Amino acid sequence: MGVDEVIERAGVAKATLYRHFPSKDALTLAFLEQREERWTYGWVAAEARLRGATPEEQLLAIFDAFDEWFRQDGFEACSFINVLLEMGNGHPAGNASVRYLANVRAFVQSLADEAGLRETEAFAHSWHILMKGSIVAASEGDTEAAKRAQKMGRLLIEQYR
Amino acid sequence: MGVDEVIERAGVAKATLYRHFPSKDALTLAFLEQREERWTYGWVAAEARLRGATPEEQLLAIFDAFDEWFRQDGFEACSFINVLLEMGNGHPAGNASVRYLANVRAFVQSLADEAGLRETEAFAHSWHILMKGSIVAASEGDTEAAKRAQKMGRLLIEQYR
DNA sequence: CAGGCAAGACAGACTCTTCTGTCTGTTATT
DNA sequence: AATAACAGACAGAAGAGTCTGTCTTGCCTG
Repeated sequence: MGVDEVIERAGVAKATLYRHFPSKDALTLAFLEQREERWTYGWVAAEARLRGATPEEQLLAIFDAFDEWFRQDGFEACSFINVLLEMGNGHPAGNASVRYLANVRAFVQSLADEAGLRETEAFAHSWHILMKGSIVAASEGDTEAAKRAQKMGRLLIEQYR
Repeated sequence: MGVDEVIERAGVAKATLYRHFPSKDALTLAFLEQREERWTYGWVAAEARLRGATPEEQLLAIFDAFDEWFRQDGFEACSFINVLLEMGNGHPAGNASVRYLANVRAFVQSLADEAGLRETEAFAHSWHILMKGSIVAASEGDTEAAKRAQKMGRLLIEQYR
């Protein structure tokens, strides 16, 4: 996705883009920031809270939302993971991705806290592994990935109760 | 990693590289093939069989090997996942990565078969989610990722016994 | 064993494309 | 009248792939 493709899809002149963003890297950073707003908070967190009555159910509901996501035909994996693996942990955008992923995990931990689980930080790390693993599996074409992760999630909750 | 960097690190002339590989894409494919030989079979499978006495222990030993891997300072994530997420599922190299990942899963399933577990295909898909999730977590810098995945692995084995 | 020849490796210049970022000159809006 | 948008040309860098001309290596034959 080059700058030319960006401006064409945005229906905007090149100079206009560069008036608003000093460089392509800055645009990438801004994209990731918006992604956190829309994906992490506007979608994952919102869907979880909407679909589950209790904190535990809300945790499990993350994978109900993922299940619908994975079955969309234009499915594209998580931008944070993509950017992290492509740019690496040293690049500014890679670092930003790590921070945004940490915020996803923080949301998981807050649900775990509300659920009264033990060692919620370790729990959230493990839960996040299920989320990231299922996203990669979905990228491979495994449409059942969310259901598998949800099952493991149930086992994990039992363990930390 | 451009072609110029490749030939410089290989200590080889550009024409020599292009004598052996018709294009950079072909080189990528050959790299992935070698990676399967060295990583999947020469390392993961070999370490698992070496470190565990029973098939179940061998499954769990995958994460002991991962643990050492994640703690290496020059740690680089799984090439198959990287290429899959970077190139996408449509690109030839992306497709190849999906096949190589399927072979990793096939190895897991063969251990599950030997262990006498139920529904070994579903088990292997779930186990593979743990592997991939822990690799992404390690890319973020979570050095405990392998241990977390191993714990979940134990729960999963109980469930499929 | 020795001389020569073919195959392939070498460095690096070159072309062509693509990409980022800048600049120009015009048009619309407020 | 000023601000910002527009289309698009342009510069400079980087990347893939080709080509030239030299040098090494190993093998075959006399």
